[in-house]
Amino acid sequence: MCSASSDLTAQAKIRNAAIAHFARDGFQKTNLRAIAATAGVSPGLVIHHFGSKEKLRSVCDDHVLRILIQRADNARPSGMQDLFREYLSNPEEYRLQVQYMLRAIEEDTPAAATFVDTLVAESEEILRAGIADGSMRPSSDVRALAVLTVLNSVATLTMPPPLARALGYERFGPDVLRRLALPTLELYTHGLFTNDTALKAARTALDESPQKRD
Amino acid sequence: MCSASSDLTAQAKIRNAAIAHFARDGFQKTNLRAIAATAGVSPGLVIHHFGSKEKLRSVCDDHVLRILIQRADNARPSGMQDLFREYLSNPEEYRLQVQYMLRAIEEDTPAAATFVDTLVAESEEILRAGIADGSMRPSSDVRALAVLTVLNSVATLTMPPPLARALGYERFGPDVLRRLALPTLELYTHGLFTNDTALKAARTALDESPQKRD
DNA sequence: TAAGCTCCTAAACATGTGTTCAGCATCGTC
DNA sequence: GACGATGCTGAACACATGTTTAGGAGCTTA
Repeated sequence: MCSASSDLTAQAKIRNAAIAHFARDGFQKTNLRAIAATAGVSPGLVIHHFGSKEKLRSVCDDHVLRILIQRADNARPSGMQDLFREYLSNPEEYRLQVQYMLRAIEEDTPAAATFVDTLVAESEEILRAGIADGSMRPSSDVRALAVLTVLNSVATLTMPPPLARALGYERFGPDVLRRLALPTLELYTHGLFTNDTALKAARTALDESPQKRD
Repeated sequence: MCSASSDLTAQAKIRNAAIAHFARDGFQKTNLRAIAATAGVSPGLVIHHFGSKEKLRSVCDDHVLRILIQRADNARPSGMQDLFREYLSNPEEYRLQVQYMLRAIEEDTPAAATFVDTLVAESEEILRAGIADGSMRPSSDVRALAVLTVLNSVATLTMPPPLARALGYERFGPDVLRRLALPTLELYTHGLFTNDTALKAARTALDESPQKRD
């Protein structure tokens, strides 16, 4: 934990405070006075340095994005599987940035789009490699499968409280992740259905109505 | 479409307008003036009938919950698979209610908790039945598997825009659902991995550190 | 017709919050 | 030492938004 605030510039202190607040409460619910208070600074200074709340968010976005992307570059070929590992093993700092980015994805910021594109691309690459070396099953739509895996991963990490409580936990956390690990891998290893009637039914259903205008 | 507003009481008009706004924009971003305008009514009347914005939300929650639950009771044994079918086939009305409830889940309202509990319970029931009759594989943790399937279903329906765009669509919609149907069913039928090394690794990893305090 | 009730509106009120502004302190430079 | 630049503060401003309130319109009832 290097939250030594004394040797950071006020700009950096504000940015870090903003990241923490945005990650925990979301952009809209966070007000500048709270950020300023956490940074130990006056509300006016936030605007003075960043121009507006929106520009501050943009700076935070880029900052977190750069950290996450560069981390992903270190531990190639990362993918979202690593996201879980790091989330489980790493101390608070990384978790905060992941949390922040998940919020950004929900709120659809430009940085989130870049991050998601990276995740999907990495995921697709891993899938193609796995299919090539025989460790993974061929898919009728690798791109869609990549999106699906990323979607499910993101969903797990952003699990809404009601679902966490349905498992008996107060809210999402490492415990929930561990609880879901085995069922998830069982699903990815053996599937769920013992026959392919559902799959066949879907294939014929999709063939009959290729795309329905709605 | 029966949005004949003339023969509805003002209370009902306000409630319906609120449901539409909450579903589209979320609770916080929606302001009472917008609801009042959609309902063709003055802002004061909203408070006059419902007491506060929060109480209005509560009424909407219960209203949508009742509709969705009762619909689920008609077409037993529903589960979330039906959620997709209805979402694809049904006209706007039902889609709106589903949208509303998904928002409520994100924002963790009491009605959402009830709805999620119902979904998970139905899901678990279906899984146990499927396992019993041999159409589904046994699981080491049926409850967790039920939560996992609901989670993935909810995630698909609430797909964040960046992920929809990664598939080449402007935003989530029926087209995305159809595109993901096949990969999803392939996953549920055959799994993804061709061997169980990952599963075994997870089993041993979980055995070694049953629960790590963090 | 008058009283009273219900439904409803328009304006005002209160508060939260992003932003601006005038000025103060500190520090480097001539 | 004067002076200007930089970093910063506290108060004020502007606006959005939930809520309150005084009162009006139309209906029922005596």
